[in-house]
Amino acid sequence: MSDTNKYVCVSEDSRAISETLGRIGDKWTVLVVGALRHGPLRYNEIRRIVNGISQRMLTLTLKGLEQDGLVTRTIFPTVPPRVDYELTELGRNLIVPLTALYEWAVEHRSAILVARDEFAKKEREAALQPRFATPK
Amino acid sequence: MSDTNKYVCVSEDSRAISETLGRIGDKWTVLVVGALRHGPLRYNEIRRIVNGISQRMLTLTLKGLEQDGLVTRTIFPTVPPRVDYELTELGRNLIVPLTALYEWAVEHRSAILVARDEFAKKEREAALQPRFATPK
DNA sequence: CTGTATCCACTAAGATACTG
DNA sequence: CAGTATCTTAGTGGATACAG
Repeated sequence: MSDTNKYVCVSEDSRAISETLGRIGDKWTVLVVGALRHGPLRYNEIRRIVNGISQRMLTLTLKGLEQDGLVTRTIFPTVPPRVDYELTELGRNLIVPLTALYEWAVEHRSAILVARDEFAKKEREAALQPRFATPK
Repeated sequence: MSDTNKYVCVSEDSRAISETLGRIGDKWTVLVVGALRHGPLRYNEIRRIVNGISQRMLTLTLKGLEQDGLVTRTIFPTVPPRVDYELTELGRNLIVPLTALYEWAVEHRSAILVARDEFAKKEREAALQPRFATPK
């Protein structure tokens, strides 16, 4: 509403952020949106692309995305039934920041793995240098 | 490593993405990183900024971030003790895509809320147009 | 083919109390 | 101040079976 606080306070906007991230932050949503970035797909096509997703999670994820206006759901009354999912304008828009995150992930993954390794090493060393005794 | 598949397949990279998003995708991590973006903070300072986080979650989140090399933890052996948390190069780097997401969230929040509203409305209508009967 | 419904294991997360 | 430990509860997510 008021534009007086743009970079002021985290807690102010944290509700907005939490809310949005709660939706798009989980891995399935991101992966499904990623799968749809090139065009509409059918239910089982998404399922094949997003490896490891269960029917339940796919259905829930898609429903959530539809609810939030990120994808459209088109039913073709044929037999067997066919349902297409496609990103809306809003959904396509989301791909931009998501791609940024995606690229960050790919680019820095090795750095993270290295950091984890070193952290584990340090922890082990710390465990070997107790001040006096570290009973149980 | 091989560059033959860049935009080919989601399932290929989905492990990398899931892994990374699993770390940075949850709301607390995002909010904590956001809190630290302007400089180092102490434990309880973060706690105040990130409204509603429990001690447990803050500790876990910080430990995770430290583990992955996104923040540093500096202990000042004073009394009372003082511990500063600060973003590393990697962590500061993460702010870029995170800010993009942040801005997307702020910018499109209202659109999402509208979409949710309309979706709910449609559902209600659909419930009023049963084919024959919708017992129970 | 495109879902829904149910059950169940697992985990995440908050509240609370205590420690260095 | 900066955590740790423990308990309990709510939600997540997978497997399976079934329905339109």
